[in-house]
This record gives sequence, C-alpha cells and structure tokens, in this order.
Amino acid sequence: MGHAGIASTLLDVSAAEEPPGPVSRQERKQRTRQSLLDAALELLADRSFASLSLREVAKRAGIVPTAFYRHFTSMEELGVALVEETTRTLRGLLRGARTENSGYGGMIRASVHTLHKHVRVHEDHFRFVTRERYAGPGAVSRAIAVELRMFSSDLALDLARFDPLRTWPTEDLHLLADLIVTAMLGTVAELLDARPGDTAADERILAEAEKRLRMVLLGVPHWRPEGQPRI
Amino acid sequence: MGHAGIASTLLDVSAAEEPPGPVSRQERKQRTRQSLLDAALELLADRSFASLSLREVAKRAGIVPTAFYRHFTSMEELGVALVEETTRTLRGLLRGARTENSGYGGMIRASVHTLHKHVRVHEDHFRFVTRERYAGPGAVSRAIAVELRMFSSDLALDLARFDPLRTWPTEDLHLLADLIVTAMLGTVAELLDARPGDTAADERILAEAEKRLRMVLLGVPHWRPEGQPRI
DNA sequence: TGTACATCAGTGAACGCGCGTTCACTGATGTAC
DNA sequence: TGTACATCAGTGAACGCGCGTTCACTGATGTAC
Repeated sequence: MGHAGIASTLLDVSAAEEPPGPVSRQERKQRTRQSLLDAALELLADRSFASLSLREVAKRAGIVPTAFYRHFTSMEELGVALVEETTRTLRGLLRGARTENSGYGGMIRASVHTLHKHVRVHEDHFRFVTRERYAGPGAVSRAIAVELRMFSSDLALDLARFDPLRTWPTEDLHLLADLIVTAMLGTVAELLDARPGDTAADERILAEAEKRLRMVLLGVPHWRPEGQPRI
Repeated sequence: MGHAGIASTLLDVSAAEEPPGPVSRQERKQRTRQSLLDAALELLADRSFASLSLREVAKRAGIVPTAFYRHFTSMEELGVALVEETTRTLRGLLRGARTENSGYGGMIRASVHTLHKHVRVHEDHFRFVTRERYAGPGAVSRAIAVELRMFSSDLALDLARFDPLRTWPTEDLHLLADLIVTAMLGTVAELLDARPGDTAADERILAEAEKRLRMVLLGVPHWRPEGQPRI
C-alpha cells in the first residue's frame, strides 16, 4: 500500500497517506480501488495492457486475486477507469491555456507547455494511453477514442473564435482540430521516448512541437473552405 | 495449410498453391515459414501481438509447437519479419507515386490513392503495424519506428525538389515529412476502422486525407525557415 | 546407378507455472431496536 | 448505551487450462563415394 499511496497523491485523488481517526467501510473500499489502479499503472510502465494479469495487479495492490472482483468486474473495466483518470484534469488545463492566451502564438506556446508539464508528472498514464490507443478492439481503445474526440471538439470550439476560421464549415474545423490533436499525440510519444531527465531533449521536442503547429496554422489564412483549393 | 496458402498469395510470396514435381528441403522449409507468418497475421486480425502465443501460431500453421523453433528463435523475431513484410513493397510504390506526378496536387492524390489500394489489399498487415507501433519497448515497435523513419526520409528527399522547400534546413524538412507521415498513418487507422466494403466511407476518408495534406502544404510558401516566424 | 551415411524439419511426451474463476468462509463495520 | 443481526471487503483452497521450453525421436531429403 505504501508506494501505491504515493502514486495516488500525484493525481491528488486521496491526498493523505494515513488520515487520523477511524475510517468508514466505503472509504477503505475506495482506497483499495485506488491501490488497484495505481498498481496496474506501475506494471504498465513497460508492458501492454493485454499482457497484464488480474493476479499480478491484485498482488501488487496487496489483496488476494478474488477480492479484485469487489472493485471491477474485469480487467477491461479497470482499464477504462485508467483512461478516465488520465484525461480527467488535462482537458480543463488545455482549455484554460487557450482561453487565457490570445493569438495563435500564445495559444500554441501555452498549450504545448501545459501538455509537457502534465505529461511529465503523469508519465505512466500517458504511456498507457498512447500504447493502448490502437491496441485492439477492446473497451479501452474505445474509451480512448471517445476522450480524444472530446479533446478535438474542445479545440474546434476554440479555433472557431479566430477570424479566418469563424466562417469555416464545421467539418473542416474538425479536420484541422484532429490534425492538431494527432500532432500533439505524436509529441507526447516523443516525450515519453526521451531519456528521463534529459532537459535538452525535452526542449528540442517542445520547440519542434510548436514549429509543427505553426506550420499547420500557417496555411489557415490561405485555405478556401468552399470551391476549389488553390493548390 | 490451405487458407494460409491463400493468404500468402495476396503478398505474392509463393504464387502457386501446389507446384508440380518434387520440392527441395529448403523450399519446403521456406513454405512452412511463410505459413507461420500467415497464421500469425490471421490471428492478429483482432488481437494484440503480445497476446499471441507460439502454440496458437504453430497450431494454425499446421505444425507442432516445438517445430516453430526451426524457423524463428522467438515470437518477437517472427513479429519483426511481419513488419518487414508489410513495408517491403509500399515504400517503392509511394516513391513511384510521387516521382510520376508533378505539383503538390498530383502527388497528394497519387500518394493517398496508392496508400488506399495497398492498405485495402493488405489490411491485416497494416492493422498489425498501426497497433504495435506504440505497443511497448519490444523489438517489433523498434522495427516499426525504423521503417517509418525510412518513409519519412524518402518523403523529405522528394519534398526537397519543390522550389520553396529547396532552401529549407534539413531539420525543418524532416519535421514537415514527419507531420505528413503521421497524418497518413492516421488515415490508415481510419480506413481500418471503417466498415468493410463501405465504399462511401472510404471515399470520405480519402477526401479528408487529401484535404489534411493540402492544409499542411498550404502553409509551406509562407514559412520562414530562418528568423522569426510570422505567426 | 547403387549404397551407406549425414542432415535436419517435424514429432510427441513431459515439465513446472501462472492464469481466471468458483466457492464457502471470516470478521470487522454498520444498522435496527 | 447495549445487544442482536445484516452487510460485505477480503481470505484461501481448489479447479482445469494453455503456456514456453526440454528432450530424445523419426524418417524423408541430400551427399559422398
């Protein structure tokens, strides 16, 4: 339970290591549930979700395999919970980064840096999500696809505030937003591949990420949504 | 061996189902090897590589588990062979599509359509590669990364022939090429997600893919490689 | 061409192991009176 | 406040199963003479 508790504070889910006084049955249950999530995430640091066994996760969480079923009906259900845990706060952070900055440049810089900080704090979560995104036909991949669509919709909404984009058809706006989300996911994968603690690598990756986004947005004023494109 | 043979003809590796006359020992060995690759690919249609067992593959290929080791030292080695099988011909096809067309528009259209045709013929191969790309720290993911870098280098080379790109620094060129390769991979994933035989869906996905690439390339003439970007 | 030996792809039994899931249980927490 | 009963998170034994890998083997193909 020790290091599992530490991991959970990173997400600020259950802040205190061992709170004072007696604890209700449902509080204890919630803590064991979190231990299972934390244990799974640690094991997923260098493995695929499909290769993870219920017994391993239970063992690492400090419970007997059969007690797992008190919290999740299957490993798949736990995986979906991990996906939700990953995106829970990031969506709000990114929306904030965009609304608190005006102009492409500021928005790009703030978004990239917000993403960077968040990914570095929750590396295991993002490793899990980038790995499982296309991992197969299971509930986990489906949950990830849903979350990404939400990121994309958030972004499309904010992009629509820019003058040349204001008049774009919705589908073109979503195309652009998807392109940006995909590029950002590539950046996440690069960050997770970099040697740990390699600050220079991080800065290079962030610079490249900003450059990529500028390249994409550079074409926007020249795009003709209706009629023949000029290329 | 029956349907395994059929799958292999799709790749044109061993064309005849049962050639006439006696067959040398090494020919037979090569055929069994191909059966193993085909069997693995069929099983991978809706599963992750990590969840695939040596025994399953051997069984489907029609040999006893222990005979597997006559062909590959491990499942991982088989996985790497599958990656090579996937990209073997596509690289040349895409290079051809670009050199036989001039101008962004023609190149984009030809590339997207070439990719589409190839993906549709070899769906299982591409499902495997898109799934395993980020699947973990194994040899398979590493092999995929190497292949993608080669696609990107090919593309950068061809992009350098365009006038505004001719003078770009190499790193910016590679950034642009990576962006395009990533976008194309997204298109592959969309194609594989579409309902089989849904021609309308295919056409929509291809149209979107072309649009995305045009969006990206639209910014090119306005990019300032040196000095401050205008955004 | 015929014979004797070497090679080696594929066989089949056996091993110890971790897997998911079942089941009846325990004992602390919660609730009704 | 005290007692009797209900709830339910966690236990531990047991099951049948598929796994990767070992080993000694078989018998067709290949080679040397």
